[in-house]
Amino acid sequence: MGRDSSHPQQRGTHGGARRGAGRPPKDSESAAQLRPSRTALPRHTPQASQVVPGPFFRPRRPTQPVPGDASNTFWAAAHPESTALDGDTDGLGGSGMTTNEVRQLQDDLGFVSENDEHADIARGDALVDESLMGEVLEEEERVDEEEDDARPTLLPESSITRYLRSVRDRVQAEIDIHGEPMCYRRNDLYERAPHQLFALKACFTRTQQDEHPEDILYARDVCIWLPHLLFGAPDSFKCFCGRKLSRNGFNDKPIARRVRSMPVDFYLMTNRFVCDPRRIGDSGCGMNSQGTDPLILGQLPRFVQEAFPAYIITRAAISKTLLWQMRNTFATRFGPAPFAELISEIQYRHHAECELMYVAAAHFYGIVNANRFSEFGNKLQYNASPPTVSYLKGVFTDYMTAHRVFIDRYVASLPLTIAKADHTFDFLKYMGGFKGEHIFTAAYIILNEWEQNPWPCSDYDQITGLREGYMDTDSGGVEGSESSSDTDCIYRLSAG
DNA sequence: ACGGTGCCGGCATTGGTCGA
DNA sequence: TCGACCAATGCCGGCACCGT
Repeated sequence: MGRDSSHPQQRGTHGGARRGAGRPPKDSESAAQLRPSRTALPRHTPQASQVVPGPFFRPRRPTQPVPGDASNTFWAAAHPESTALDGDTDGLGGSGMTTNEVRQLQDDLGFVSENDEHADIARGDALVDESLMGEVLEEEERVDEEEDDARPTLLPESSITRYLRSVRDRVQAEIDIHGEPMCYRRNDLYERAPHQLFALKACFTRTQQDEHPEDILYARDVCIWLPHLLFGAPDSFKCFCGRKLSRNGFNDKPIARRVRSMPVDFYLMTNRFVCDPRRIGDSGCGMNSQGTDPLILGQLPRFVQEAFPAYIITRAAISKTLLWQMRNTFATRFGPAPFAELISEIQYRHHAECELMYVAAAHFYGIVNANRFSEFGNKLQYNASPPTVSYLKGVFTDYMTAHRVFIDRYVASLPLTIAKADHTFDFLKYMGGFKGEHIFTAAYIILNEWEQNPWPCSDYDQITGLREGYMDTDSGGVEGSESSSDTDCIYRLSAG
């Protein structure tokens, strides 16, 4: 992967290259134990023989009934005891659920929708209170350290910063004149960067003096997310404290937030809100928030929320489409590492094509002494930065944590007639690990006859439990077969 | 050889505050 | 009401070393 060659890091002065950085040598471990270390703490404390279920798809409340034909679902198959609950077993509408169960389910769903203030936020669906991104980099307090290092010289302003400022100024001017950005009038959320083709023409045929003529080549799409100007926005957004929020201008540093995407990243520009404590008569609590905050997004209509183009995690943002691809690929052998490679390859490929077009255009327009096209990682110009493996793992883990309750419910409601316990060899080898925790701890996956959602099991005991669960039902018996292939065993729940 | 882990500087991002 | 400044926070990524 290419490094930013425009700002070469001096060897021995940065990060792990510094003296004392990195994992301590083995023979110095005894000395390292003198100070508290994360490695000294147990990551988790399961007994060695204890079965640790997969963290993501485990039902939160094993006693909670699920919708659908309760005798014919994954959840019922895995929890046969639940089918023998006391009370009215006639079921409602043939669902197999008792009246009490239906009432409890309705109460639970109602509680979620009424009490979870963020339950309706489309792109997050739930907040991750404690991001794993933060946990993984959480550092213990360290002793005072000398601060003799000279401050590095400040970088000159980058192309994208100048471009974003021009976009912000233009948007502000458009709002002053028209009441909304012109991109909204064009039925678009984005201030689109010029296509490379037209950017090259503008770059090589310019007639007026421009201090930074190449900036246009390195522009990126900017999503203009101004909640108060979107459809269905309330007259005033409400703060957590219940008082109204005042608009508090645009961000300046940075002007817009970078969102990882393919083949190039884009930027998300929004404005800020404040619960103004200086407001006369109705002074607020002073809380600041971005226009992309769940607090703000949650007060927009659902269809507007759905239009939000990114998933924002603490100090990280990734485009919706990229995360969808992660969900699709991470569920199989295609883990975070190859996915990071994929993104990197595509971004490099895109950069190479841009460079090729640049050189060819310079030749076409007869520019002999054209500047070199920016290198891939040049922070002042092209400024590409493919997400790393750990970044993708962190984002994905946070996303799954936020959505676990919804995935649990979906999986629990799936019908099941044939259960296939799928054990893929080398499975764990391809699963992403994160600080020693595998994203999927499952070695086995249970699928229904339509290969629908995997139901991870941490060991063979759960497969056996499923089999016994079938045995216990009055559905007519179980046919079992086992093989040494990838699909270890298939159980058919006969129709009776 | 490959992947996991820990260290730590740079800087992206946040949010408090104040002035126009 | 809005824009802008600025300090604080802590995430991101490169590197060295260890384990398998």
